[in-house]
Amino acid sequence: MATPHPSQADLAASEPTLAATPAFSPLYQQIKELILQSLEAGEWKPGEAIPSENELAARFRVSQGTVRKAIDELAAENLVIRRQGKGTFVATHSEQQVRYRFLKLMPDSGDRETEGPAQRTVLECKRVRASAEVARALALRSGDAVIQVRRVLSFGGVPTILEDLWLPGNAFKGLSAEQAEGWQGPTYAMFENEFGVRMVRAEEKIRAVLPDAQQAALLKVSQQTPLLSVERMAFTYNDVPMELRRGLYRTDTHHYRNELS
Amino acid sequence: MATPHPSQADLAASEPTLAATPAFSPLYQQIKELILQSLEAGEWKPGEAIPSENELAARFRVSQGTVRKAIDELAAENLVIRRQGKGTFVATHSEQQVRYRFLKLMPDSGDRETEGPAQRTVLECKRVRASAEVARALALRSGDAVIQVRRVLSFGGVPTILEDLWLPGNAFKGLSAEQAEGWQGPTYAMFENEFGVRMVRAEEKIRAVLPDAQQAALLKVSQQTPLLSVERMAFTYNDVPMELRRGLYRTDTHHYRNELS
DNA sequence: CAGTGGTCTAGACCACTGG
DNA sequence: CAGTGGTCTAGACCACTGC
Repeated sequence: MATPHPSQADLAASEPTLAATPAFSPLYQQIKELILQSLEAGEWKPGEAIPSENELAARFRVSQGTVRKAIDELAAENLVIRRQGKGTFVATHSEQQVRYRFLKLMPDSGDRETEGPAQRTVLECKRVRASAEVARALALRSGDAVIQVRRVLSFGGVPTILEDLWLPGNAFKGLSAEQAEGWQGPTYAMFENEFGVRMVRAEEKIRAVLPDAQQAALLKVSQQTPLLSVERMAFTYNDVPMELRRGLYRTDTHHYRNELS
Repeated sequence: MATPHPSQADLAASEPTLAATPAFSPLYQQIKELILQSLEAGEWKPGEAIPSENELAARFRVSQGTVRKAIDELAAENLVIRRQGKGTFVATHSEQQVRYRFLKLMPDSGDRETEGPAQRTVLECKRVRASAEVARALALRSGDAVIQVRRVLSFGGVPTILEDLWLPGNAFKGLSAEQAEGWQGPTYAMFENEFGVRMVRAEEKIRAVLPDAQQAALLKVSQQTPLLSVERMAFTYNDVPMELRRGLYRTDTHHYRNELS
């Protein structure tokens, strides 16, 4: 670049601009947005390396430091992972370190290592029409196709979590009970590998409830046993909702762990 | 500084070093640590501005960019707040924007603005001897003095939260029921102003439980109403535990909200 | 207007990884 | 050893605040 301080107009001009750019946006934010678009478009798959900082700097005609700041933010949002000496990689739910990133239920005894992996039992996996409620949550229309999965997760043979998942039928066409049950590792890793859907962020609403007769039976507890009701909305890139999940957690041997800062 | 690339030895040497510095620590981390020490020592009070980046750079004999990176991390941890054009300020629980940062219970209807502030009723505020359990949590010895507070928080006249607080008697000498009840704004803001104790981080363990007779009466619910049990450990600087809190939350009109990323 | 934090660059060197 | 991310500097300019 000839000018010592490349105006952001350079980049802004190369992007479609709507209504005379009302808000100031620093260069590195624009770079971040461009990288984000490549991420969404699947230019690099989960687990793969993205181009080096120098390559991206050359591609976008900015300094390496600016690319660096853009990637810093993506790393802070868990969209990519930096590895010194190796490169920057698209984050994935498959990795050992971040497995069960979204599962906050922990054994009282301590860590998950000693507990071992959960046993999954899929009770149902069917294609249904979205209720008004589910449709609203998933940004669909009432009656649109939705995949509903009901399953139980057990730890050491003890049924601990009962959950229902609702997934947009469009994106998850062909999801089968065998697939849902047989997959090794996190369900979200299966979503990445089998359907190209990467969950990036989620929100949970938690309540204390009593189970109905069926729920109690499935979790092998009495109907007087209070349970955590965890309603989760999970989003892909751009805050597009891709999963509604309603879980019932037993908290007699486990607890929901949260860090506040 | 004469050398173009001031070795970190310069700074490290000025600090007491134990056992031949085994781990590499970048300069900005050392600067961060120094600022942190000033924060702990109360060199700047909550709400006050800390010295400008240029001043700190001059003080520590490093470039402004290095100070910047140190402050960036402190800001990411909510220990300071940056305000463009004004300065960098020691974070406080008094600020409107971050009030109730640690309270994740939200009204189902939406935001807290429409709901208005909580009404506090302090039922008890007494000096007791720490049980083994409380002592362990607060890093005290069994039998050490502890302040115990029991209170009810109501929203719109509806009792919603019943909680017990345990505080080290040493740091909270003289805490009275009037003080606990009468203070305007977050309790943690009162801790800052009256006792110079600033809570920086917390961990919560959440379960679903049924209340005993007394708890049910205080929250005006039946004993068959499931409640959220929220056990919180709050820490000051350096991960020193300063509060154990056990709360029971009604979740018929509220829910515990959590963001996962 | 001066002073603050925020952005951007260019270049040097360090720490880590793998061939 | 070359290539990656990580640190550090020095200097320029921008955006925002308040006097």
